[in-house]
Amino acid sequence: MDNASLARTLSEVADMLEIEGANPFRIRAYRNAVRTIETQTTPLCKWVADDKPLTDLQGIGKEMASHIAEMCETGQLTQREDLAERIPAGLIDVMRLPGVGPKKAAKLFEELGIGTVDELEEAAQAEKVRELAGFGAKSEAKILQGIEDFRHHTARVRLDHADRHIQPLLEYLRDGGEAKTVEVAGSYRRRRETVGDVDLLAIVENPEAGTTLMQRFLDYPQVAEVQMAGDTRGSVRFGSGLQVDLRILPPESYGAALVYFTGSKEHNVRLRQRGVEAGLRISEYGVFKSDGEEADGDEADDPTAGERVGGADEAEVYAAVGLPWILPELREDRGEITAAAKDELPELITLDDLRGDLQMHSTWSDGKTSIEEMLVACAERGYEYFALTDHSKALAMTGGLDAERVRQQWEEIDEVQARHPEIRLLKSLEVDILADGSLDLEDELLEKMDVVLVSVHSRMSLPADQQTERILTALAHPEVDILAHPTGRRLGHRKAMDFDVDAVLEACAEHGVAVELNANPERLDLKDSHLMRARELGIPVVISTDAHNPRSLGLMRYGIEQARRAWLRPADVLNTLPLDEFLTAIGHPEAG
DNA sequence: GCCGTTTTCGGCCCGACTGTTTTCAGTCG
Repeated sequence: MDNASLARTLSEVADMLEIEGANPFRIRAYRNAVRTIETQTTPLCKWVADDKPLTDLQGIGKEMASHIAEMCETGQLTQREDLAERIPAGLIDVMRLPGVGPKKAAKLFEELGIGTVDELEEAAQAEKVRELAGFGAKSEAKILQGIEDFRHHTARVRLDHADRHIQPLLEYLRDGGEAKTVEVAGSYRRRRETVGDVDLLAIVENPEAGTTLMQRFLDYPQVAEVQMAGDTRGSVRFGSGLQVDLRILPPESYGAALVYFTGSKEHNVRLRQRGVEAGLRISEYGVFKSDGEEADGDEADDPTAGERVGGADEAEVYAAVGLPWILPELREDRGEITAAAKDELPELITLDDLRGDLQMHSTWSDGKTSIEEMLVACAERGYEYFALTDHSKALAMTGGLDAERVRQQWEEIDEVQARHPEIRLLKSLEVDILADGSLDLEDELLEKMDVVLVSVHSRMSLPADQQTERILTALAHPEVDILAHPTGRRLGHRKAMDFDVDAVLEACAEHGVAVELNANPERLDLKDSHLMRARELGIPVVISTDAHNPRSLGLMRYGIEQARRAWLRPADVLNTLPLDEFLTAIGHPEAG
């Protein structure tokens, strides 16, 4: 059983316990365990097989360890099966509907026998739901709307698409002049690969300006639906489906609010726990001394009660709990708070560290521009070198190159290179890994390449064991330097191929093959958590755009962002090296 | 259910908004 399945099963147990009204802290313990499991890069069933104690992990105690062991050994969990006899699995989907939580789901089940979303829809249409205590006509309508959305299941938005919506909105809000500052927080600021909703944060000097700003927000032409509108918090949906939330706060809360709304939720929880240990209460309003004695009456309701010790900027909030400021990209509760406490936060890679781009295409295969145009564009970006990696012949529809055309292309490369000494053009190819793991080009030519990229473009739905075997075979080929877009995923279009990522990464380490981080925002492959595993294994990473035209060379920043999320430093990335060191690192030192 | 340089028991993060409530529970992030 893989970690994702372990996490899913325990998450279902947590959901069902919640519907049963179990102890909330017990439920939280399950959810904490799920998070821990999800962030592990090695399969926990391997730990079980190796007798490595699972209780070493944060949030895994005796009980969770035995649950995990049971799942690894039997493929199921008795506790889950027991719960499933009492609680229909469909009720978990019901609980996911907006406005419906565990309590209401339980009520729907007990009073109306509703166990699935379909049954709920029927009952709501028959106006039976509004008759229950705690429900009304409005909540009934909201449920029906929620079911419709659930069916269309509004997906997360790619980061580059979110960029296109957010920049004009920011300008619009800033132009009004009511706000001192308007910033984007949330997963967008942390640069997660996709964004579920956009969290905007505005600072105003007085409540009147806040009211005007909120109205301005609700009036934005893209707004299709207002979901919530209070004095300090509004929530809307754009026609495109993108959900946008706006929070309005006073200046003294700026830093605390930015921390709070940037998240991640797990990072914040960890931060507030640290606050509690230091006798502090951290909220979006600031950092306050907690009085110790029980506040009563009005004081208990005032979020700004107690002595304010910080919150005007982010550094103050972190300083209050004895930490240096932490970069947004790292705020995922993946050890950044511990590292910050020890002053061991990494110096992350930046765009300026890169000296080359190692995957791009020209009109020789499916690119849109000539070799020379790509060269000029790369030189303009200040690169010292780049690799031209047109497709090999197996990708016939892209005009992939066979041995004969490779030789012809080399002639053109030599001519172009002779005219442009300002940048080094590396001879390369994105060679297809065929279904049996062999490579789509003769060894004689592979040996003469400066860099050999390999990747899978066909038979992507092979069974996991065959897919793994196929990639392992290719990696064992002595001429292979880089495994490009290793999982083959395309966000919103195609899931990652099913194979043993960990085994492939270990093989990369063994054979000295680098893994690519494909910077195209549709791919971002490898993803951050896998890159963290690569870093642990000491596997070098290359970050490349896979550009098919000069403009796409600019997508590199999306790759850098994900690399930063994976804690990569310049030393972890091969294309930060000067040309000679780069060629030596991939085992192709230049003569002389 | 997990956890502990104050604790092996008694804690466990914080606040806003909505709908259905006459004072608040449930949900959400």
